[in-house]
Amino acid sequence: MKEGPDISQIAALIGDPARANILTALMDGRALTASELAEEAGVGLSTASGHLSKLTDADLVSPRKSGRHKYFHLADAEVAGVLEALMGLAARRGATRVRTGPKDAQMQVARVCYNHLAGRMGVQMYRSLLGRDLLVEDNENVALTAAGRDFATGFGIDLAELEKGRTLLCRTCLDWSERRNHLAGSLGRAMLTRMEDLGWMHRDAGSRVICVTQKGKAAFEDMFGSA
Amino acid sequence: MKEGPDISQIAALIGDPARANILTALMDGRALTASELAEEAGVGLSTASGHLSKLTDADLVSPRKSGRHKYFHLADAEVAGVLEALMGLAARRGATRVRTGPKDAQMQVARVCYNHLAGRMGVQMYRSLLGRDLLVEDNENVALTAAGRDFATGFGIDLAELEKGRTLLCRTCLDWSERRNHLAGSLGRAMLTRMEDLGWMHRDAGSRVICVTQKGKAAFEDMFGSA
DNA sequence: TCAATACTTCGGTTACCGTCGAACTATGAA
DNA sequence: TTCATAGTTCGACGGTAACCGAAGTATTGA
Repeated sequence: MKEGPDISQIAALIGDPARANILTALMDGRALTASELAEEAGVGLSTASGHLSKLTDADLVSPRKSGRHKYFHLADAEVAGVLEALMGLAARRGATRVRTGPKDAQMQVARVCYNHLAGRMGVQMYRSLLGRDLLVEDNENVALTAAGRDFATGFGIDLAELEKGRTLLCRTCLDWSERRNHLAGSLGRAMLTRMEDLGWMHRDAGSRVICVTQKGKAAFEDMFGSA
Repeated sequence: MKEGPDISQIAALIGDPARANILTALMDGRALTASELAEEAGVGLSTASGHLSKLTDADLVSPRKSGRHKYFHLADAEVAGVLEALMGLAARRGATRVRTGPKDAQMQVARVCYNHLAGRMGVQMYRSLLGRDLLVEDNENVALTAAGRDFATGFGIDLAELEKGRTLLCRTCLDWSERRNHLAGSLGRAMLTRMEDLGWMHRDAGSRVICVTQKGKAAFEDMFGSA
């Protein structure tokens, strides 16, 4: 009767409010401990522990032990992608969070998606790279051109190092607020890290908001501005 | 505490097995009656009715009354996209359906995704169109080139008519089995319809499988073959 | 070795929600 | 008008799973 993989198990997993909170909290790409996630989800430690083992069993998150702490992070970028897609649906249905604070506006401008830059600035960067032929889209894959490799290296990114890793260098990720692609993959991650190192921006602790400094704003506009 | 739209409501909606079955059944793009969906989901009519009103409230499906029947279909292509994305996750986790019949293999070759061609052949067509510069990807958007418009017209598709509609002409959709893009949007739909009209293929009633005729296999390979 | 912290497991409670059948409404056919 | 079919609403039942606290395990630090 049924065709294709079974959606309901995974959807049900995401469907519990506490677990959804946990997953959302991990969307910033950081690894958090069980206690922190319990706090984030608003449940007791024992409850969170149970949720986390279910999420781990389903391969939505991965644990990493470090001393007496246990850190959890999203299993991979695909999981993050599905979560963003669900946010897209939820946002359009007007099921936005009750509390719409000042952070919501900032989230639209620049936020961290798993581990890369998302929001208006993320999309702007991506479009700029494409427009200047530093990046090309071939099918759903994106890749750096020769000029793009020079650019990245000049920006202070060690491509050879990145390419050693298992994760794809370039990947696209659909932005739930902008409804356009932005750059993911290990390069996306490295770009964000580099911009943080340069003092252009820094992550807001405890949220996914990225705060852009005055200096960063100018430098970013200078490098990726449409003008 | 929480950032972004609330995922859990929508995920919980998809997370119930009966509702997931309903949504999966609607992935072929057809509109089905409440009774048919009840049958498909394996629940009583009253139960299905309850589910359907919840899905309608959440704008995941849309009802259409016709006489004393009430037909339901997926609200839009974005919903279908999220469902496919979830299938992608589920497939990778090995949560494939218990029963793996002969249809599963056929589904990998050619199936209907909402209303367009998906599976190996869908991806092949998409890549072929891109490779011959009939289609270009610009950011996440895809568009027909001038040559592409000629091609589509020559293939018997009335582009002017399609562009009158509200739905985007070209759209990409991520294929859960191939993990590559294929063509969605109103053109994707029209292409499939046209190929059915030409007798190349036809939908298998009661599943998402697309059966390709001998003639169709040759003609498709002739037109979109990589050789 | 003892104490403290981080997490897991267990047991018991509670609440929600999916389920069905039966009664009700609406549309169409005879 | 009467009957039949399609769908909705309601009430009752039952099972699942989320939740907490307490006890148990593991790791670190003194």
